[in-house]
Amino acid sequence: MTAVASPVRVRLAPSPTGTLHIGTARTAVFNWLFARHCGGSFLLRIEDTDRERSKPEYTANILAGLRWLGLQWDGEPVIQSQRLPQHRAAIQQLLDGGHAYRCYASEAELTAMRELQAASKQAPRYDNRHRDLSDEQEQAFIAEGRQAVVRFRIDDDRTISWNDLVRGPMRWSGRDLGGDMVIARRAPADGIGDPLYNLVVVVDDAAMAISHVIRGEDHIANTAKQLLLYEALGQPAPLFAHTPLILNQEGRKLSKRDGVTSVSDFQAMGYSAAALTNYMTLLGWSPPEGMGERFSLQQVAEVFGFERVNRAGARFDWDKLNWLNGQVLREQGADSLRQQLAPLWAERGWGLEGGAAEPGWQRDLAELLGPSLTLLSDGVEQAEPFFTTPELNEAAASQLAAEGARPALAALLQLLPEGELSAEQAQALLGQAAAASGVKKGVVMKSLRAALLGSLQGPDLLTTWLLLHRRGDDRPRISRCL
RNA sequence: GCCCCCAUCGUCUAGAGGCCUAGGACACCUCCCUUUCACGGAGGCGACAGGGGUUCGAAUCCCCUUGGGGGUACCA
Repeated sequence: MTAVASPVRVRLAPSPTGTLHIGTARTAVFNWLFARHCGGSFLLRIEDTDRERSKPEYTANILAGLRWLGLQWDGEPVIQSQRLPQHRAAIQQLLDGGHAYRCYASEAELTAMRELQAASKQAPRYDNRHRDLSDEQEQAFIAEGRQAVVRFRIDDDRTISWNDLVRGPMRWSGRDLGGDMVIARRAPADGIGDPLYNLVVVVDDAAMAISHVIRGEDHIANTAKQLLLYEALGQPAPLFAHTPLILNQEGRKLSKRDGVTSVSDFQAMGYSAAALTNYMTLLGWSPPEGMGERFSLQQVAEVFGFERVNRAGARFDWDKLNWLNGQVLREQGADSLRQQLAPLWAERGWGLEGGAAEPGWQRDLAELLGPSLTLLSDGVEQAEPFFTTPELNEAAASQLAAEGARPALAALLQLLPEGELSAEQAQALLGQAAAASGVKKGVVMKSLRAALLGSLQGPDLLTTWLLLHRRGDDRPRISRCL
């Protein structure tokens, strides 16, 4: 064996029968990381051969999702349905070479066959009944008007083996592959029907000169079938890496029915691409010692390899994703946060005029809110009482009803200057108001918080007050409570 | 049913025979910071599925059991 230094070319091959699923996205992440690590190419192929279920809007969703995640692909996406002639030619080649044949078995016959197998506790499989039809038999079927699928021969005594980049040596017996496999759908006996998945994948991966196929472990059995196809087609096979699956809370393969599983859903919920890709990477891959768990895709690309890809499936955990998202939000700084939040605020009609429209004021609000955010959308919810005067909640109302609370606020109002207010002044005012009304400073603070935000909980009081004061909105909020 | 894969704290994981009285992260609990909440800081709780081997020595290697997952289409 001569080692040929072939370029690394990997691909993501989503089928546009749904939105970009988190599992597909994670596969994309691994492919992207490996390509970047090796200085290779990351290609995209849209597998739209299932004409019934494929929809252009799904293709658009998938492309948009990948871009949003920062997983830019190289070149133009290959559209599988446009390669029909090549797929047909490959099938013809297999037919001509005796690797494939036409099977005339009807749906009803096959169903009967499987029921029989099930009844005797046999593994369901095609029994290769039409593998060696004589010309006469075949003519008879055609004369009957039967249609035929094309099947690829899979000999029972074949052993297929490969060295999986994640799992190590893999071995599969031909007899466990379910009999001769259909590679083209039913069609009139003289034609070739729509080519099927395993065939088109092999033809296209070969045509695209894919060097490494990186995909979920749910494809392991397909790999055995595809390896046989490479051989019959006379094409060199790529290397394979089967990654563990993302599991739901119950430990099953994550599916659409598990609620939020589309990248576009996460995006809509306010998760950042940085947090999502970080989390997906952590699900099944572990960083080398000392790297920490918060990193960018670029950083991972430096060190990525299959040695650190895990073999067991990983359960999806919202807590960790949330934590990561909070980290991302916090690291970016107040200016950047304000830029992201401002449009969301504007959607609600907030911050469009007056003091609240000042970028500086908004920046300081973003800075104040930053530490308490998990999702970007929290920055909308928590900003609301700053833009609009909130109702008092129960706790706030009872605080204001407490002994000395209103007199303290009245005293504070008396002392409140019209113009600028510094942190030191504000602090001093709190003390003076307390002294003037004969209550503890804590009472003034709690009451002020209640009046200002309508709640006893919230961000730093002094900063909150100063922010509202700059817009002249502290006085009215206090007054309304007296 | 059959085939394949997997198995360390609740979750994600480190660990490639002695460095392990098993390390980290999230979650949870306590304390500190803060006259609130959050952030941040310091601690704490918490796991090698079970049984046999191999070895001076096993979380690490082998076998069995158990458990879990994936696949088994004229979907991809």
